[in-house]
Amino acid sequence: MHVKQHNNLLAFSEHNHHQCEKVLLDRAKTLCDQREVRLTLRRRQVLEILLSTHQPMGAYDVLNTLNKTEQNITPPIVYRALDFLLEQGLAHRIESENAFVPCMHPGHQCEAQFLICSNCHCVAELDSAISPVLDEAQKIGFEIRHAVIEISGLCATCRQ
Amino acid sequence: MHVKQHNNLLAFSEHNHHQCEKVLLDRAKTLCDQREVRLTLRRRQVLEILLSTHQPMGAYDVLNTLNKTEQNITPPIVYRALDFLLEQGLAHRIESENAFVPCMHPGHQCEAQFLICSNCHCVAELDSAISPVLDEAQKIGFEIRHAVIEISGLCATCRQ
DNA sequence: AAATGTTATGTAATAATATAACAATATGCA
DNA sequence: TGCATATTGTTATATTATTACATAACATTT
Repeated sequence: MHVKQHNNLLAFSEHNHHQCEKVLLDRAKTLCDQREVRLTLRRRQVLEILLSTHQPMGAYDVLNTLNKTEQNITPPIVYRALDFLLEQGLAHRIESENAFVPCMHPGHQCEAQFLICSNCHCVAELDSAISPVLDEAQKIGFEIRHAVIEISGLCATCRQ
Repeated sequence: MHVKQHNNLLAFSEHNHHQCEKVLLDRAKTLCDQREVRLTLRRRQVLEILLSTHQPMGAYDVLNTLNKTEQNITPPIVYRALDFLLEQGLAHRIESENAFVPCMHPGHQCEAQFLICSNCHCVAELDSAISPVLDEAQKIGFEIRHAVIEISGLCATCRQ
């Protein structure tokens, strides 16, 4: 399995998840080193929690999970770690769920789009981007800063 | 001005807003009659408040506005009216803002996409739909139920 | 190592958004 | 009218997120 080459649909496929987590955590470390930002204990813990599943987690899910091994984890601690991960492109916020997923290809520039299965609640991250909507925007002189593209429905497995 | 023909970019254009509101409120009445659902006082009041601007309004913005003329309007009252409007396609929820806008072409089937100006906070509703993301979804057997497409940036006016 | 500035975390309180549960009222219709 | 259903009113609370300020960790200079 070549996790680095295309992990777009990983969430909907059988895969070695332990390796999936490991590769992305290592990649996060490398990127933070390169950028001279610190992947501190708390930030790494939150990233690890996000990486543990392909289902989006709410901030309070993360908080409760973290509180199983740590003490007195409060909302600001979690939200600050999440903000860091979002800034560094190591995680994404799923607006339509008020929840967070780890980025499946950190370091890539283009913005992500998400396919969200309503049944298994897994989220696949695409990076193909570019749609007629964006063309339309350009045509009318709208300068795009950020695109939220979240498609929900049923993944191939759950349709069966 | 032909509100009915293309009000996609109305939000970013000078227009007779009084007429814009009136046309859409009348259209809502007609649609509700056709569908044999009731556009009650509360529902109409909430729709009117949404129609008063092209900026998305939070539920509590609506609540505070409504409480200026009414008494004891509470969150459930507002959320229920909003739910009704969403169900009937008379309003949309902007997920990335936890806020609501009136639908600019109610009765049309296809899902909307939004251009949100970060400066003037106006929202334009496109209905052109269909993007490579949707194609991609289909290709991998993902059955689309709902698409959240919210593009934020600067509208032509605010870029200047 | 001490002093300093900066970054990150801890802590308490609260704001903002949304829903649950049940009571009362209004509406449509037999 | 009386019944069933839909809608609204009311109270309480759940969920998500932020503010404000205190403390601690880290990095650099001395």
